[in-house]
Amino acid sequence: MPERPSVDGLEAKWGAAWEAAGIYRFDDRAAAEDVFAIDTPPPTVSGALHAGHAMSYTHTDVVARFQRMRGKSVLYPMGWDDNGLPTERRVQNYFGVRCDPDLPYDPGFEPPQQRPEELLAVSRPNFVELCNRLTAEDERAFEHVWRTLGLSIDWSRTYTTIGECARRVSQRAFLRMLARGDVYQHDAPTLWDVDFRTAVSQAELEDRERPGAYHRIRFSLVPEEEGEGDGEGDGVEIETTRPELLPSCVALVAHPDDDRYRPLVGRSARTPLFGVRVPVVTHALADPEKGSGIAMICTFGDTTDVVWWRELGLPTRTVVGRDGRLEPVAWGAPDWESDDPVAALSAYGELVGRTVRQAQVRIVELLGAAGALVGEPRCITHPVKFYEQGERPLEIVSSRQWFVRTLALRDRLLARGEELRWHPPFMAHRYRAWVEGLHSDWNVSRQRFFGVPFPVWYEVGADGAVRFDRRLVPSDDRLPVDPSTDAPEGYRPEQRGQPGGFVGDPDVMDTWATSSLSPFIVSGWEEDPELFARVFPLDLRPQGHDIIRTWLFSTIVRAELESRQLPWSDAAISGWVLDPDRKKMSKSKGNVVTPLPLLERHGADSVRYWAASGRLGSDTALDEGQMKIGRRLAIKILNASKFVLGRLGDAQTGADVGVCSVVSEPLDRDLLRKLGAVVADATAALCGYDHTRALELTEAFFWSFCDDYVELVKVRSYGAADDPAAASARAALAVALSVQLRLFAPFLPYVTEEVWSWWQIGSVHRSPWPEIERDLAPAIDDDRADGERRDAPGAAWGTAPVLDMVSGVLAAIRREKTAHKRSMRARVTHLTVTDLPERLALVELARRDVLDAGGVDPDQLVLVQGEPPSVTVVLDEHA
RNA sequence: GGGCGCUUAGCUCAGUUGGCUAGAGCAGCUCGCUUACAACGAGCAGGUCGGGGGUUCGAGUCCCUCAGCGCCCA
Repeated sequence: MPERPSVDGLEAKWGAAWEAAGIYRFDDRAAAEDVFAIDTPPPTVSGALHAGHAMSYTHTDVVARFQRMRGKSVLYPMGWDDNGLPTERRVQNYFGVRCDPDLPYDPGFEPPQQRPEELLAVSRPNFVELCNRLTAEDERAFEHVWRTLGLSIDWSRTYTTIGECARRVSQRAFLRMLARGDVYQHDAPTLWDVDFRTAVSQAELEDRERPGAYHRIRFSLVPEEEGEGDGEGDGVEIETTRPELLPSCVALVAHPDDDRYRPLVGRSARTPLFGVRVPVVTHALADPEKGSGIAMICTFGDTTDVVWWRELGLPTRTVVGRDGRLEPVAWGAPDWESDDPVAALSAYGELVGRTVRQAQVRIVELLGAAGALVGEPRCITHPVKFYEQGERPLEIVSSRQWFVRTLALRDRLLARGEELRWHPPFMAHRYRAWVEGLHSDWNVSRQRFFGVPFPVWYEVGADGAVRFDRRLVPSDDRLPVDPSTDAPEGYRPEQRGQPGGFVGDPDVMDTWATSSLSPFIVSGWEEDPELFARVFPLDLRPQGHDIIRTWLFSTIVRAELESRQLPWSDAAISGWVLDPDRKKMSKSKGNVVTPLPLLERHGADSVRYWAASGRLGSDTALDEGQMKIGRRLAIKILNASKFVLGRLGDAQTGADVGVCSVVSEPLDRDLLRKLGAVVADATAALCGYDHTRALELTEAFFWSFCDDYVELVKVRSYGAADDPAAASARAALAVALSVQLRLFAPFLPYVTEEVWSWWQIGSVHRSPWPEIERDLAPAIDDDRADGERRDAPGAAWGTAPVLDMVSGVLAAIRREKTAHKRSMRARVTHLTVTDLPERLALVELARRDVLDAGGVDPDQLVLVQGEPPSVTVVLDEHA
């Protein structure tokens, strides 16, 4: 025990010791009922850790430590999410390279020392190598933060979402889905990010308010019979926010009940500039209140266009390319018939090659010049769909994509949501609303490079055309495969792209298609059946509420498809960490706080103390003041422990101190009874994922333990070894310390381990969680308890009549000393307690402690029956 | 537009199924070096529980309504 204990340096000391002793290792031989398995969120390593991660991972760690102390074998692995677009972007920026999948692999490639002006094109394997190189560095930095924070992770079970195991599991699960028909390939309109040039799924969308303008455009009407006058003013006006899509217009649509346009239904209108004849049709989704009440349907301006296109069987006229620019169009050719192909070509020539934004500006000028623009554009603000990581509005393009059948699962997914235990419960609404609002199957194809490839090849016909209906898939034992470099069974590599040969599917999976399998990855699915049987389904999924619709949802989908059960029983949903001014942290605001400086400034236990003050589901402001309080608590634990242990002889140190059974004094027995209630309540709180309450209960008890109980028994505890009253105090102190250290251990792993090491064998984090029956009842109820029972009547767990009464008297004495600006050491010459007889009896039971702690002169405590209750304190003359 | 959450002391938050005079910590103020701890301790002060209405013997708690903040979905 150090002379002057300190909380500094404990992280390095105990971090190394824990690793060496392997105390957080998962015991994979434990029986299923003894396993507690956590589906830890894999952080995106190409992003930065921020204080919010520190908070939510601490919440999980508290659960892990609690369950471990309760005797569970805890599976608490870490995963790194390196798969996907964020890593590609970081590699692009960091090395100044971009991926060109058509280039051959260069085995000797090294990225330029200096970031080049223009991004250097590299092959896909080279690009993937750089991704792996950078993520490996990032992962080391992340691990350092987690270790410093004291997360009790079994680092031997770390996985990455692009690692071999994750690729194998992802591909195997995909092939299972394919075999069952849970996944299908479809050439369909798809939301498309023009910068990343990839499809995105519904879950990755977000609406952003953007300025726009309604442009009123006049269409002429095609005469009902040839030769009939094409009179001036015989037209129809539509309003659109996307006039640049006019060349892709395929119809005009009005609501079937809208009398204004009923006469036009069935007739044709002609697009200005392009002279394309389009039918006037009706559909219930046309909103009579919006614009002029009649809209143009394009290929495709928004998701409503897609619905109209599908339900009304309209043709497609694609103008926007995958780069977000207008593509060349063969005016006059089939599907592009025009009443005036020359004019159409001329007008379109002004637009082709331009981005949609540029094209919009130009077409508005052209429409104006042609007299087809009615009035001035009317500015509005409206929600526009973006990829959540994207910068330009999404376009809709048709392309070949893999879809997982989720819509058909809706009812089963809703039932699983009801079955899952949510913490806090109201988070279930988020999930339900999302599932109920699903309107498309899950698109899992991404036209990217650093991801898990689809394990599929296609036959190439004798004519050289790819036969997408003739799929080739690998056998399970070949997984993982990369169809861009590996050849399918029965083919030679040279046959790639040749007539009669094969081609690989060029796409990779959505990152959620892999991370949704995390419960399968960590549990040895199809690879270690014994482990899987013990671990799956897991116990806990901790995560943020922002990814309920992505990670949580997709994981439930996969588990439903693979196992027809929930992947875990409980979900703990953490809130945001806000900056000190209660603003959401974001890179753009520049108010992101990273954990490492906090850990260095305040220490891990202090940061964890703050983190534990945040409840599940509620947003918590970053509060360094709270960390200072945590630090003070940790120091107090050191000092109080030093005092207690200083009172104990060698005989009372050691692992068996918890069953000490000489607690005979009523005051001491009261303390343990009160502590018993704390043990019961804190345990219940932790079982219910209310870590904040558990910590508050423990902390409140601890401070009153220090301020009142320790002060009351201090003098008595110095008594001789053969004084039963002294022995009782020392035993109670020892028991109370042992129990409190263990109650604090999940929250403050470092300081509790430090103190534990002063007097106990082994790690506090492997010691049993406190229980009344084992830790406290023997000290109070054991038959060997010395002498007759002098407890107050009705003493029971949670009650402490003597302690409470005497603490009140002590407070009165202190109040008097403070009021007279006297030191706490000032002597009391007369102390009179007036109260009911039964309460005076409580004081009598601890008379000696009151005199000692209050500094009352010998025999100067007078107990007087009467009302109202009062305490009269007379201090000695000023010294 | 629909939904969810929040609103209690200057600040951050507790407040279980309605039940004694609404609590804690921090900050503030006034004191005290006391042999575990001055990186400490003692004490004091501070709130018409967002507004309004209702149910009830009794409402911070239940119901209705309004307002503000935040988030999710459309």
